[in-house]
Amino acid sequence: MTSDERSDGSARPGRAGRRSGHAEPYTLASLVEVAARAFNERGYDATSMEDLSRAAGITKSSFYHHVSGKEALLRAALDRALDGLFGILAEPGASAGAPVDRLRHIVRRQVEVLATELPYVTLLLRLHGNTETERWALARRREFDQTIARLVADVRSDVDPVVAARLLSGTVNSLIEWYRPGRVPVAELVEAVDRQVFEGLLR
Amino acid sequence: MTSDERSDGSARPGRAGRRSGHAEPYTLASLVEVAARAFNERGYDATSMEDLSRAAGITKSSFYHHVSGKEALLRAALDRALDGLFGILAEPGASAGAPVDRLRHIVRRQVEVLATELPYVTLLLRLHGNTETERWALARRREFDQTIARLVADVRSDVDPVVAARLLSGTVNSLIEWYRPGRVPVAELVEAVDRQVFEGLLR
DNA sequence: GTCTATACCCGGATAGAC
DNA sequence: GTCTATCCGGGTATAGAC
Repeated sequence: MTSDERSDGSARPGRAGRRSGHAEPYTLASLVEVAARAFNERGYDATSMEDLSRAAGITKSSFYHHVSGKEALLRAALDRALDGLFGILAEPGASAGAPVDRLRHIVRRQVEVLATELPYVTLLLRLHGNTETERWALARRREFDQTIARLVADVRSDVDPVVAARLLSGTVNSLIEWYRPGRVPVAELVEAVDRQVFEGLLR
Repeated sequence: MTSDERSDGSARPGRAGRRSGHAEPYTLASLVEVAARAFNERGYDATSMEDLSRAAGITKSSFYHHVSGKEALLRAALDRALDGLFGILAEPGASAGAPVDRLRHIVRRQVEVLATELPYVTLLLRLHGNTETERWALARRREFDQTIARLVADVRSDVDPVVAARLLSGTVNSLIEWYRPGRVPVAELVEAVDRQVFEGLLR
């Protein structure tokens, strides 16, 4: 309900919408962005294709001209989230040096990716596994988590490393529940998570 | 799909189902339990009344004889979750002593409540705010979180207390993503969270 | 209290004109 | 590339017999 609410049939179609200047057509990425935001607001199942098309500024049928279906949008969004996360593991800092340092690097970068790819990662973290697409994404996510879990086991062995790793991932991932871009700078967020995770609430 | 799958019309109705011995009728609480579990598995919107009634071992119509509707089930489940959480704040340990100790008490008890009321709290933490019921529950949840946030501000003032409180709640709440009763004893869970939260990953 | 049958609506997706 | 109109399945919920 941001801009063009059509109270009656007067609002003209076609060139309408939020596009800036250049006659930019609807790209897949732009529609995925719209969809991801809507999915996060109301939940995937509670979001109808009608909702999405209206958010994009066109009718449901026109929307289908650009996108094959609802699940395709979800898949594209999840792809983007997973690419961001696995990209971290491919960085030098994730495989070089002592386990603590590698873990620290990953955690800090993970916070950054969560912040920059917020809507996509949020979607990933709220999956239920109802469709094949969702189960595939969940499996990849588990892969990522297990990489971190192995590192945690190397860092601290006095507590159950499985539990410790879960709590670590939980802390980082919980960002999606409240972080919104703009209010807190990402750099500050990274520092806060780093300190809380590695030092705790007490000094 | 646990027990009585009716391949055809043969499976008899009535006394069928999972009830143990005594002719226990369907209580609201028992149906809410069934519903909460199903909601968490597939998501609230993706769970149909047909799903719920089948999980309860009766038909959809019979199910409606006991429950006024889907949202009533959600409301009852959320009530139970919120009762558990606010019960903590009413305990002596939550208001007596130094801020650190009160915070520690609340966190430890919160872990216990999350573990024992897992399906209900999980539901609460995954709300989207689509209905009036959901928005009401979310408001109460924010109340709870703010009480904790105030305590955190009294404990550690060098980091942004708002961010620190969010991370603390996030860590505790993230339990719902992986904890399942039986595997890890609750007492052990409490210790793990306590150490991770207050001491961090490094000593 | 349980069932079968059904009303009613809304969601995803398609047809086909412009 | 957009629209109107429509199909169809499945969802919540109800009616009413047993």
